[in-house]
Amino acid sequence: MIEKKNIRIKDIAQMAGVSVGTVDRVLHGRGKVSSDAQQKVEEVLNRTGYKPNLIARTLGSNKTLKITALLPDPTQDDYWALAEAGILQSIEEWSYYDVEINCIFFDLYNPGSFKTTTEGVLGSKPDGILIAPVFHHESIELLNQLKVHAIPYVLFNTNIPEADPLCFIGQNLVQSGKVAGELLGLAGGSRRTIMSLHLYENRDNSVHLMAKEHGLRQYFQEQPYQVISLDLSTPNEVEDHIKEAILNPDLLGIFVTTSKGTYIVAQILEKYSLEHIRLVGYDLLEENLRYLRKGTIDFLINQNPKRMAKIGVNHLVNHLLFQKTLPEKEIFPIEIITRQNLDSYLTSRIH
Amino acid sequence: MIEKKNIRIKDIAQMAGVSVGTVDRVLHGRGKVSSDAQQKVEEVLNRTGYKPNLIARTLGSNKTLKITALLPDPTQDDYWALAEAGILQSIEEWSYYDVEINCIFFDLYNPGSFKTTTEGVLGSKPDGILIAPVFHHESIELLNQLKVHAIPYVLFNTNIPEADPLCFIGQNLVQSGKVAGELLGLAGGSRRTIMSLHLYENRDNSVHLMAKEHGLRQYFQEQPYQVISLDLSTPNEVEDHIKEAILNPDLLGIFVTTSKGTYIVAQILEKYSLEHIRLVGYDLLEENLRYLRKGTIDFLINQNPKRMAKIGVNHLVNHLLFQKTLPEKEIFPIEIITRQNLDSYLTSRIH
DNA sequence: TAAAAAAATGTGTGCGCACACAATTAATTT
DNA sequence: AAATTAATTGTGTGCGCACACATTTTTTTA
Repeated sequence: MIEKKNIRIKDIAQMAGVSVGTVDRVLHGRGKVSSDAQQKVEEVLNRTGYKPNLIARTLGSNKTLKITALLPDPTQDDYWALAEAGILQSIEEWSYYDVEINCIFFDLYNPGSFKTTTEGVLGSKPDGILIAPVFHHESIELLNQLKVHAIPYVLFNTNIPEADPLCFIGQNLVQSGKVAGELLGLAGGSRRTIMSLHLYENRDNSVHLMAKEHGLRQYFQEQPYQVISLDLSTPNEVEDHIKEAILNPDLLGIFVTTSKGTYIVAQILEKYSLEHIRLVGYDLLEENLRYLRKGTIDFLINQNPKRMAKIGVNHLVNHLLFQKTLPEKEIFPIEIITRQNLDSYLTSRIH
Repeated sequence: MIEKKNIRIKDIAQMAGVSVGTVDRVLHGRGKVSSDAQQKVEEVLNRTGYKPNLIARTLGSNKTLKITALLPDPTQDDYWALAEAGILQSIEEWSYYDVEINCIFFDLYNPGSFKTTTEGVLGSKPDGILIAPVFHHESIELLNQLKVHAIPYVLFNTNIPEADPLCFIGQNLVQSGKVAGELLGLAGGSRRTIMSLHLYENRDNSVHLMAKEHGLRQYFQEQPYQVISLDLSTPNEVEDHIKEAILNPDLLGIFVTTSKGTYIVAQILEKYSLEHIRLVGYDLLEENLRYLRKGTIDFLINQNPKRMAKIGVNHLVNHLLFQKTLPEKEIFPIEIITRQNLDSYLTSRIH
């Protein structure tokens, strides 16, 4: 290690022939500065390409950063359990800094519960919030509140563009549908029917499922395949409803647009010994992994809720603590998971 | 923001009834401490779960961290150009800290040039080094030197386990071969011959190519496929040598174990209008992307040299600047890239 | 022109830690 | 028991910055 010789505010001040206070003022635009001084300092600033020492800056402004993450109850759905895992990882990661990260959960099946959390969120007066706005309408209300209180927010999983968040973190759903189509189309053979299946417990995010299906259809547009789709909101009776469709001998494969739906369909396929039917679904839920390993599920598209959540928190901290500029959008790669590369994903720490 | 109330060394000292100096001594094991004081301090330390403020720690020990990255000349091979891009990204990322990151390149085709760099590397007296040890023998020599000088190093891309680096960053090559097999096997049809192709300019890392092939063969072990392999070290005459093999009507697909080789083979397939032959290769080189988009290449396995290099530097900095503990190995996921998910990888910032 | 107000600039302190050094106490030696 | 030496403990300074406050200069008002 050598002694540092980076340019400090002090140096800037000296070069510009003013005091550090004045430099501080032009840097942060606080207080009055004569245009003469302003100019001199700016000149030196530009000339030297001054970069503040973020370490010192953070230490100097002695604050505890408070971040709140608002997402569905992880016990209700494994997908959100993964998201929570990402938050927990973030907490660990920032444990050496003055950052306090809290989670607030709402009921995935009850939009009303989302509204209830609003008070809780605002009450804790966080410096920034990470939100999974699964309930469109209710979210907009909350976001308006946040705007009023000038609390910055990052959205993940579901976008609400008109809310102009600090950053949106998610995946291109249409494109992921196309990837699903590509994977289903890979299989040779003469079968030409593709089924797109929406299994949901709540229809609030049906828009997103439709986006995925749209991608799928777009992929097959110019090809001699027939895409049929089925919407089922009562998972208990799924079997009865799709029995006819899956017994269609022309059926090549099924695309399930929800993570939970994926293993439900796998169960059924297994029951009827229809493992030859291609199955493409979403996310690395424990149950899905089981069927992927057995070969009932052929491909999983990883939306990576864990990393989404983690990066969401990290972005907030980087922005609020280190005033780093964030990208408007952080669109995740569409990861294709197979039997053979699954473990490499599971064991990878960076993931 | 609220006032912080994290436990500081000062607090520990007070609680243990000693001075901060003593606490500092037990924390860093420097200087003598009476067993009495030692015990008291340790008790408080454990009880409170003290975590040092890394920000303050870094600022307090006023040093400039010097990191050197040693890798092949990026102008010689696009693969290494990607690695360099990762380093550059790291430089940008740490530009606000007292970290100085330098790159030293060696000739990819000349082991001797690697040795020459040794002086340069040691001469700059870095605090840590990131190395791509493509030349096994020469690398071991350098690593021994580093050990003598007590300079910690992180290896990436190629492992040398007996050198026990701070951390190794890479991919499971055998497993990536299996993934290749899986992808080749996906195609239906009656063709049953798979070709494994090694195209290299230098045979120093042939071990790694063999590992990939090993994975491929392992995948097809119990299946009615025939795997033939071809080693070619003279890329200029590749075409002549593989012409016979690719014209084999039973040929289902080709697995190319090198990134550069991938597009070379694609060129040939295109020339003979053999696009129906499956082609699986490595890495997102510009040329490979072209053929992937056209469909000549069906799958690319992304070794992600860019992120490997970047994470290598980041790990070094985190360890040396923030004394974070590193994992022994950072094994990257085996990413499957297709025409449809390619753009999602290219545009993703986090990648 | 003096006094008051406003504008501009400068100074000082603390953040939590590392590290050098000073001060104190205990153990040996003479 | 005084003088040395060793062992232990305490204190002070600086890292680069933010931010509060003090000081100086200029402008306005009386």
